[in-house]
Amino acid sequence: MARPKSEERRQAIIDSAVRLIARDGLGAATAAIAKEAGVPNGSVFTYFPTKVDLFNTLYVEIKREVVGTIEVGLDQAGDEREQLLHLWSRWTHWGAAHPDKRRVLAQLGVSGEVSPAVKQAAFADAHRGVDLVMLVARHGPLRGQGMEVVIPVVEALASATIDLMGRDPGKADEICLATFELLWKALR
Amino acid sequence: MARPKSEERRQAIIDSAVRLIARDGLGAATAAIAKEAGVPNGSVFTYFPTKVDLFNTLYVEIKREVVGTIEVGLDQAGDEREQLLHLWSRWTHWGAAHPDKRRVLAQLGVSGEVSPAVKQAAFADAHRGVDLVMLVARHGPLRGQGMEVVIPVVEALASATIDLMGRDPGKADEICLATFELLWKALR
Amino acid sequence: MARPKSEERRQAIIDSAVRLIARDGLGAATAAIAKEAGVPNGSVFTYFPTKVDLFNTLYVEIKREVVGTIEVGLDQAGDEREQLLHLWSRWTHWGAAHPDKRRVLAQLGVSGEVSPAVKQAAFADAHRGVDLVMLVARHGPLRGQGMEVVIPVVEALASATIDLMGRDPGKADEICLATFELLWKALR
Amino acid sequence: MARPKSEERRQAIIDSAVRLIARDGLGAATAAIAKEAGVPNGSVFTYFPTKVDLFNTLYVEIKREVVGTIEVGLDQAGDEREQLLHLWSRWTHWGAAHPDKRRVLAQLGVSGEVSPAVKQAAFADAHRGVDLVMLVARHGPLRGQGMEVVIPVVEALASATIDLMGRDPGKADEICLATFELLWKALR
DNA sequence: GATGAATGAGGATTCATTCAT
DNA sequence: TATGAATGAATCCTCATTCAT
Repeated sequence: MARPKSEERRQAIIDSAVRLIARDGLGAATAAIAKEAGVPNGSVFTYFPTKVDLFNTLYVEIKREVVGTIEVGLDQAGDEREQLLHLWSRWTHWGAAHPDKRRVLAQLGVSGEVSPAVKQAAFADAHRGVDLVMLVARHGPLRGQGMEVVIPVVEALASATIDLMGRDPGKADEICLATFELLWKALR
Repeated sequence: MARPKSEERRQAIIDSAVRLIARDGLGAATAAIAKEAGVPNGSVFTYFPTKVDLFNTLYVEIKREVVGTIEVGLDQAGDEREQLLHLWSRWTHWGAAHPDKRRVLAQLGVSGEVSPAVKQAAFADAHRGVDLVMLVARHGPLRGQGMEVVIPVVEALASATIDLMGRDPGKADEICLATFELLWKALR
Repeated sequence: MARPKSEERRQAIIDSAVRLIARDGLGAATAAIAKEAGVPNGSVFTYFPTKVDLFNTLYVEIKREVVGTIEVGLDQAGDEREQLLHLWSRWTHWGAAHPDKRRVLAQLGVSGEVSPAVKQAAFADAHRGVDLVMLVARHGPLRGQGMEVVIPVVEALASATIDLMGRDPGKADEICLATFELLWKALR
Repeated sequence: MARPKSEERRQAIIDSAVRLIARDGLGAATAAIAKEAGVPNGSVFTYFPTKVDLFNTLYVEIKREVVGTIEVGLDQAGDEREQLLHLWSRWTHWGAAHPDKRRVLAQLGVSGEVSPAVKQAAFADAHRGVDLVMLVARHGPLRGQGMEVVIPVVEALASATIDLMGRDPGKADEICLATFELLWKALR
């Protein structure tokens, strides 16, 4: 292979896209993304055939990052409650710490530009977290529902929590704990 | 001051906007909206100075509709639990019955095009529902939090619930009841 | 109707397109066409939804012009031979006098961008000329063939003749007459 | 001077170009041509310095093929009439059998991308056919005209004939013979 | 007010050609 | 020579908004 595609460039484009989409929405111009990334506008399309492909990639990569973050240390976390708290805390704090990525995920989530298949796939990696949640919920109001019902509910709660934490950073921890309590009661 | 603006036309534009934005996102062209509404493209701007103004109006009107729907019959509903169930049921069923409006609200919610003031105002009308929720939550995990914390949490749950109901209409009632149970446990 | 579309503008665009396409081929940029026509680039698309629509219009309008030119005075032209000579002379001299339009027609003819339906329609107007040619050819080598065979043959000859006349304008009349003789012998 | 250019690759590029240009016009992308040929996109430019060079080569090679085809067996074909029929038949049947190459030739012919010198050169090889045609035409309507007049007329007829044969393959032979008769009468 | 053409700055994407490997 | 990524100008078309009628 002649010049291999540069992982660095690819990442620069992704990072730039996150920043600009967070700021300007999905209408952010590919040329602007390229410029911010320090690459010529044409290069966006050597790494992503289409703007929509870029969107899909963004979705996958950010989701993967969330999932990775959540699962770190999950199994050393004690009993169910401890584990769920661990998950919740890491999840919401990650979100509060990465508002751009959060915004991008939110935009992509409602946009209809991310294919269902891709959304599905993003789940697949999250076994550990999903299993834990399903376990906690096994006797609660959602007992008998599959993960395709339980998970979106938890995600919605996490999203709302992250927004609230971002809106008032001074209360971030308090809100994280309060909503955890709520989650715990809700699921069981 | 020849003809006064026609309320009918205004509504036609709003309805058309809801349909097209649900389908194409906020990028839906004003000219397309006009066409679908059966009015000349210029007319959009005699009713809404700006596309963003149209967005804001959409947000307000749809929110108002939700609030109105929820509150109908709310006070004949018995005790707290009955009342909350009433609210929840009307809310989620409204959503499931109006997927376009739901989608539009979702898009507008994440878009940053709707001014915070407008979002705020939409709340103002919802006294009865808000009060009820705050009452239910007064001893629960969210005790001590203001409505600017509690309400978004409940809204997130409602959104997720509506999506789930839409995704599997055969289970709509079941999901509505299950999530109500969850909500009840969560708040108290 | 508010401002009606301006026939003048439309024609300016068409004229400009003829000039630029003759010079640069079908790849001539719509923006360049607009500029040369003295209209803003967007206006090209208020008159022609698509570049291909512009192409089709060009084809039709130029063909119509040829047909119109040919038929003027055709019926005062004496016997069959005189009439055919009249047709031939007007046709080829028109072509020699309008090299741009000729070139455009040639480009469009081979391009595949002009829909067969449009090509067909262009024929429909040419009754008188077509009838004459078919009459002349009724006993010759092409007897028994329909006009969809005879006409293309005559057109090809006309095209070649026009090119030759353009290539050596001093001999234009001589070539016109010589190829007429050829045509006459060929058809009968 | 490591590897010599591969004749095979060169030919693959040419073949691919013929196919794609026939389908997409001269705008066919060099990268697409390369892909279809199974060579890396850069290779197109090691074999043809420029897209225009590729065009010129295409023109020459296809013309050469036509000429070669026509002349095979030409001198064992009997008298003038027999020889002309031989030429005509081989020519038109070749065209009908190679529609892609025909289309490419047509596109290149009107495009202005093939230099006159190259077009001229393509003639040079065709002595035998040219001589025959000039001989047949020596007493006819085109007597006194040079080959730069006579040949384009005959080519135009051939082109039209080939198109007609392609349009209705069932009548191909009939049309070939009818137009031959026409040609014979036309030239003499 | 009503109508719909006018405007021109973008926008996503393509492409011939170059050049690092 | 072979490879395929890099480049950035150019392309067709869209669109919010304005404004002549």
